[in-house]
Amino acid sequence: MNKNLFLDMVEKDSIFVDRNVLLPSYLPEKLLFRDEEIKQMAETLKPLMFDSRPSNMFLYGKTGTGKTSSIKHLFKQIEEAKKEEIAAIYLNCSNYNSKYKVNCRILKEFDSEKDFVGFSASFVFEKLIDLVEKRGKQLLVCLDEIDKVKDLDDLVYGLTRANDELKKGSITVVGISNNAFFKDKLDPRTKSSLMEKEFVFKPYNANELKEILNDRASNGLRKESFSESALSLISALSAKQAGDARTALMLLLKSAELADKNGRMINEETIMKARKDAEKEIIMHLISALPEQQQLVLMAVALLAKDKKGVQKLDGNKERLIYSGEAFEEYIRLTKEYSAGKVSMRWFREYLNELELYGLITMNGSSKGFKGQTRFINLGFNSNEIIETLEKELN
DNA sequence: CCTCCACAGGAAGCGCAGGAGT
DNA sequence: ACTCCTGCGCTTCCTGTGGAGG
Repeated sequence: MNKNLFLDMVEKDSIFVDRNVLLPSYLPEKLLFRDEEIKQMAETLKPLMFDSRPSNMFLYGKTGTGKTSSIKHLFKQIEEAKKEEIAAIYLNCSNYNSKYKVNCRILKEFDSEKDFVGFSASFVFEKLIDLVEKRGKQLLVCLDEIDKVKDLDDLVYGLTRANDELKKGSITVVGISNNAFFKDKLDPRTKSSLMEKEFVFKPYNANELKEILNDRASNGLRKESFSESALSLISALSAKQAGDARTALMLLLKSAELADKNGRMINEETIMKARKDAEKEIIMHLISALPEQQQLVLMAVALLAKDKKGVQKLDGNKERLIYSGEAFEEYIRLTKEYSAGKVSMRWFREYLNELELYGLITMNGSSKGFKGQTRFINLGFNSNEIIETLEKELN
């Protein structure tokens, strides 16, 4: 008879004490290095405690800088402090990406019996206003990844204007985004009402990352399974990338999983291996989600980066820099090879910007030794991995 | 100094799809 | 069923920029 694999897994002593603690989504009791932000946000939301409407807030910062955790932390405290009069709703807009969906979701919070999806948009909105007023609630809505909402101007306008009509209760919006460009596309009125108070979350430095990792590792792993130097390495690697706590934690988790399978300790070898695995996974995820045209653009950059076709700088420095015009030519060549459609140079540049946003490439303004204004492109990851993945995707 | 190059990125507009209104 | 409207993906056109070269 086969032995039960799951029982085997449980019985085998593991280096994990509580794996959940290591997940980026885990909300620790105490959030490190965000005291100041949380304090200021609490100050902004203070009017809620006195039944009046606080300013709308907007949180901006790169991924893994603690925006979501901070707001969840605050929401938890708000609910503990005054549950009856305040309704604090957190929702991620990648799941609720339109005014209608957001309104329905909020409404469900009030009337969980019914699902209002299917009713007309105006009905849903009026019902929502009605319920807020009838129950005299101070409604606090957090829209995470707010840039995903298609008709954001309408949504924010509706929610903020509702306050003028409400005789009792109020609606306050907290927006979160990691997209620096998204602000520019908003209607000026939306912008001013959404960003009454703005908070910028800075990346963590290596020391802060290390303490965060230490905090989680102490609670989630056996003491003897990790060393201080291992945590230092992980935080240093992550700080060099972006100061992103999410990837740092993912790296720790992956290293721990590897250590759990093979050795017993997290050491440099497991970390480097985990990093490579993680990188591969990220690349695969990012790339397969890309539309074909963007894949071709990325492929062009990757091929140039691999081939030493890159520009040789005048000072003899053999850096494999790629300039955008060159990348465009390569892209055009690829569209023929794969007999795919092609886009204009203008749109090609727009694609490059998006790829940079995803972290797949980085771009620097032109430097000395090259004429005119162009941008030099670098791949964010190993070119071979990218090409390998893309070749599969493009067929 | 002016001009040109090789771009960056804004503005306008176009065709299309899909939803709302009638 | 039909118009109307609107957002989206994209093209075309345009202005701005900074070093290279005359």
